Amino acid sequence: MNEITQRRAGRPRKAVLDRAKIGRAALELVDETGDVNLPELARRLGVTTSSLYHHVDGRSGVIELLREQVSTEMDVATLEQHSWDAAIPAFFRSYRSVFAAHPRVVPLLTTTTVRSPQVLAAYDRMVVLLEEVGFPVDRAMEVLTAVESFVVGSALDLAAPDVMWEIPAGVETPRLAAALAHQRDATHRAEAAFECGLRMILTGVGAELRQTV
Amino acid sequence: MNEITQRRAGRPRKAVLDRAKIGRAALELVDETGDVNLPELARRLGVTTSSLYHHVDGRSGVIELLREQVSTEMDVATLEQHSWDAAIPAFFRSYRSVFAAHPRVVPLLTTTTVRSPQVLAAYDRMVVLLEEVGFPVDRAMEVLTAVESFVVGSALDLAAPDVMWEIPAGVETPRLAAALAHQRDATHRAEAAFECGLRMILTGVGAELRQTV
DNA sequence: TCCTTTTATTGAAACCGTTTCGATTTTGAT
DNA sequence: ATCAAAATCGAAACGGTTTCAATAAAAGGA
Repeated sequence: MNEITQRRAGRPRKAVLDRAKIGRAALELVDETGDVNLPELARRLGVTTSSLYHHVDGRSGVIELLREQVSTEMDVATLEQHSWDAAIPAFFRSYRSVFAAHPRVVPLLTTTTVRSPQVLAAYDRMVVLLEEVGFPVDRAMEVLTAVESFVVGSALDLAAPDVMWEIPAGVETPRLAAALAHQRDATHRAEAAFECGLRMILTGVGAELRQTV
Repeated sequence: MNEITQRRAGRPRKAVLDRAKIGRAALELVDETGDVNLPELARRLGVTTSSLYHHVDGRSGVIELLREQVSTEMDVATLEQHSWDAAIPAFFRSYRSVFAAHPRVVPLLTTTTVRSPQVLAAYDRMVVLLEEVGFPVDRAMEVLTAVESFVVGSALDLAAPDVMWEIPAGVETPRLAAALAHQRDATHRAEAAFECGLRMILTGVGAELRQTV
């Protein structure tokens, strides 16, 4: 499948790389190994490390590509609905499910700034929804940030190792141990907690709303 | 203040390093630079890089030390209170305020497992509180994980750059832009969103409880 | 006291990932 | 035909991580 051809120096007749190819390969690499490593990424693409620099700005550029890559997988159409209490949870479920499909990219994206037009448009739409329903601008942003924090935290929970809490020998935490034992597999556990939290927060948003108006 | 003395090879008359000193210096370093870098950490401690390996297991060991360091700053006494709806928010406020004091360590801790006996004991206590008030074991864990996700997300929000969302030229997001403009400084913004979210989640926990019992 | 083992440090070197840069080859425009 | 731009390779510099031998002092027994 892979060409055995050692490419010689110089421009090839047909371009080997483009940002889309690099993005796809990078996502695969992170899904498999949990990290982005330029030599390995280059190897998989059949090029040398330095070739990547012609298309992306080094390692951090690849991470930006990853964000673009996963952003496009989010279903922003969910926000077309007119009732906030259907639209907002629907969008965040989609948001989270994208990260559930690629849990290991989450830690790589937590520190960089959101620039994706798609995602920004989604947040703009949510501000509109919250304002329509009665929140003043600043309160809308508060609510939105709070929900976002929860969703980001839940996404990280997906990336965490199977045992997020590991009880070392000699430490007595009987009830926590019992609760942990009651859990099903990691995927179910994370999903159940997410649904539970989303439900609770939406209840809370409703309550805030009643006190605001 | 710093000795100019180049120490020669061999055991010094009095030990120069111990885990506590390394931990303090590491926390300072991360607070200032946002990263842990063994050569720089060693320089600040007046030793060579390789000396650190006698006390901690390399870079990842230093990160574990950081977790211990911040864990001890949390006020677990808050959980002594008997009503869950006072104890739990009090503990998580303390949890978050520790990270507010050291926002740049947050991204370093998001992927590693919790082993601190102190923190584990705190979670154990919270499971007890939730069970006492009527949640079955598995539901208690769900609720706890949901709240934790929110708090972790909020902590990350503290570490995020001032502009978590950056609107590039040519992207039309009028309401989001207006909402962002309404915000005060980053610290206040993050804090207000945290308090709002905590309030909403607690309202939600109450509602869950009524439906569970 | 003397000897041995353990402890805490230095110094050197290997390894690996990131990044830059010059050389090379092809394309496309004038 | 010529020349600038584009896309690749290859080499090398740089910096952080980790290991390991060498060294010096401490600790503990005989």
